[in-house]
Amino acid sequence: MDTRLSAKSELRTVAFWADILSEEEAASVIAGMGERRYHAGSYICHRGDRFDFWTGITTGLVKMSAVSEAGKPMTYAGVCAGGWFGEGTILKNEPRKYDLVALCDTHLAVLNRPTFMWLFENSFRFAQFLTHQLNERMGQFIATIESDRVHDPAERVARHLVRLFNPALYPNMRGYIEITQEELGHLAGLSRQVTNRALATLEAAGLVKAQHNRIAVPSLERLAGYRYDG
DNA sequence: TCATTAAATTGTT
DNA sequence: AACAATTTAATGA
Repeated sequence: MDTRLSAKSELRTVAFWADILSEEEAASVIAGMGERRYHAGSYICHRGDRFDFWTGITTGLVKMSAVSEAGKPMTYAGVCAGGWFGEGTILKNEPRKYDLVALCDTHLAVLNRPTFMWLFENSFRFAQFLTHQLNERMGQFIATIESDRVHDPAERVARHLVRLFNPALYPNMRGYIEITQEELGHLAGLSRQVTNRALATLEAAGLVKAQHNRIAVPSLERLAGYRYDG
């Protein structure tokens, strides 16, 4: 069998963007890629560390967080299985500005910076893809600012869950996400108790199903459309 | 494989 | 913040 033909299909299992590459490019990516495993709750890197990889989540869930001056942890974003992140840091060649923590047992695919930069500079389609990815993320952050001005807790939780499920950035998602209500509360900037009640509200509306350490979302569209009426 | 125990998570006040 | 109830994970027979 021609090994060049297998490069793309091998890469496709961990990188949904494999199709935009040529066989030669896919082979280079595989050569520059590694795998890392983390247990639930362990740090992938701390703020200020160098972590010079573009990173894809094969399985698991990763949160971006920092510690406030008051010593309270604040979670800013979550990335689900299938998502790729860190391109901003890699492009700027900077240390990480946030802690990265694995929320559940997590497998990462990591692409080293030289290979990433080579792709960026030599593959038009990859640069095109990155632009799209950055544009999507920009839209997400603006939506986050908008969400944080919404005061109804159920609507906030709904919006943050939709953010975690966003199909454009995280296409390999199944119909549920493994996250505790406490962590979801961190994401939404709510207490665990309020998050618990918000989930009950959403569940009563048939939009989510709260299970142990897991939240199922049968219809992302309907959840995205949830609005507080009062 | 099953029962017991510990730990984590959730529901409620 | 505290407490009880529930679920999962770990242990060992």
